[in-house]
Amino acid sequence: MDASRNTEPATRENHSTGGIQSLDSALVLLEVLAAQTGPNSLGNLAKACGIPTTKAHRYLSSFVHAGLAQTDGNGQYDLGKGAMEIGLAALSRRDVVNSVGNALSEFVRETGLTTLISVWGTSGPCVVRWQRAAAPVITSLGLGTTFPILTSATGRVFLAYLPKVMTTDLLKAELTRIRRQPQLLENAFPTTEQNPKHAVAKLENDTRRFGYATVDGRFIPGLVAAAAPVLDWQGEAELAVTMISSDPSTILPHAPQIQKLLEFTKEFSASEG
Amino acid sequence: MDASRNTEPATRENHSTGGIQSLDSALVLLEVLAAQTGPNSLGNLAKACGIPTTKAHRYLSSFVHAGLAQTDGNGQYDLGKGAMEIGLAALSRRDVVNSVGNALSEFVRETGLTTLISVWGTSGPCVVRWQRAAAPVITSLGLGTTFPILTSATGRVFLAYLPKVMTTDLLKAELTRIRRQPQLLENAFPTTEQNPKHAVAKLENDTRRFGYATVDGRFIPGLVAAAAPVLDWQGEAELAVTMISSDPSTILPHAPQIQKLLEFTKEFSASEG
DNA sequence: ATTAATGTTTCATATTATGCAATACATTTT
DNA sequence: AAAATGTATTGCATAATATGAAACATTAAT
Repeated sequence: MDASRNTEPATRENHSTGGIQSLDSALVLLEVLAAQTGPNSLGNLAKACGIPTTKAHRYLSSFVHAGLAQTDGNGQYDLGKGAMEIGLAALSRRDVVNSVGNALSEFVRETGLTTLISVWGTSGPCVVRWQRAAAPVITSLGLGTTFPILTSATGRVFLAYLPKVMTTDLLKAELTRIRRQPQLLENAFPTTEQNPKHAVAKLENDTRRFGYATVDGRFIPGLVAAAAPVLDWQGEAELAVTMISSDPSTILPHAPQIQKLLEFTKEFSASEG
Repeated sequence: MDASRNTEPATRENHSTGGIQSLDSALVLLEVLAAQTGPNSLGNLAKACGIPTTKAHRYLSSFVHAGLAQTDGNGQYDLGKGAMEIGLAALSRRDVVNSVGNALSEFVRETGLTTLISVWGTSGPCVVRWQRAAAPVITSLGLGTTFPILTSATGRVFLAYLPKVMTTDLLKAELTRIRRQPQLLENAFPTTEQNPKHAVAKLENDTRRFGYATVDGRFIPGLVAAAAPVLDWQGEAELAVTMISSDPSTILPHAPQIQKLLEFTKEFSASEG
């Protein structure tokens, strides 16, 4: 074969990666095809890759056969339906809610605790996925439930890991609502602050410092919860993972469940807290 | 080489298409990779294609090199960023998605509701475009999010306007998942059906009869949605347009937003429902 | 009609994909 | 801790098959 024209360097490189040369070459064509703004002719595509038309033709035949490309029958090639499907599969797997959601059952099996995933909605944290454990604690919690921002572990996570602008309105509303019950602001790291604003600030700091938030049985008597954020690359909370239990010992700082929760959320985070 | 085991028939077929055998083989692997629900091991992928692991490994190396696949370094392979880009490229060639997408901002301005466009992917409805309104309801809903088929308005549209074969698998999976919460099957046109299968059938009928699907805030507090299909000439859903709101009154049958939604989707449909 | 231009197929050649076997690596079991 | 198991990865000889040039087919233009 005459490799003098263009395949020489590519061949070298690819060989070092342990891949397959013809496949590498074909994938370049696929990329070129994707880079096009619309259907294009065989010749143009071949030229764009620097490969002979005969080669391009055979590659395209295979792509068409696999549904990745399609031809209108008159020598105009374009991406096919299969390309879209593969792309959609890739898209949906990059989605954090889905990835975390898929891993959720495994996590619940490990910890033995009912766990839920929330994202930030207009009226606070909104449950989008949840998975009950073998021994469920509560039943009246469904998809779409919204939590308070100050008195739920989930809410506190968003409070600490979301830009202020997104939370201030709700925060204000909630502060007036619980003015009479300042003890609700306490958590596993109790505060003696009397000034609500300071207490909230301390709450946020604690959450960020430890990387998670908790509530003991004061909000919902007999129920405890711990929540940690999954962060995007900006360090903002994309979602919160919350474990619920009736056993206060499961949310103590060195409880194995807490460790698991932190490992779990870190695994899906794009950045460190 | 020993081609006696499995490549024989494939070889014949491919040869007749004028393609390239190794490429055909590799593309099967790519499809298998896309069909997975998440990252998977080399061995499993190879088994699923019926090719030796050594072959799969070299193919995957090339895919990784091209960015179509990625590995976490410990033998877990998954689709990569490049796959997403190719998919988005394929998507942008589809006229409907583009036309609807371009008209989206105008629509959002008129209705005042956050709106998104989804198409049917292998793992359910997949968000491909979206436009938030002045007061967004949910923030961490991004490109690539997939919706459940029974408990989301978007999913219900595809359920009603897509051939059964495309939805049965996912439907079955989801039915078992929500068996314990039959009330999730209700919608704006409440059902008294106890048998899940009948309830689903009624759901489909209602959707087709009214031309759109909803989820109200009864069991998903704080979040309502309405979705309508854009149909191709066969009457199948090419995509779904979904409005999201926190105000239940916006998805009532004669709410102006619903009317606008139906007009909007009809405008881009090739056929009547 | 004749020509030009492009896509498709044929064919001999040797490049390069292949399967086997050996190796490296991690994880689990004793 | 050490062995054992289950992985992924890499060398290597062999021949299967990808390859480019050229012939052929098919359309578009003159």
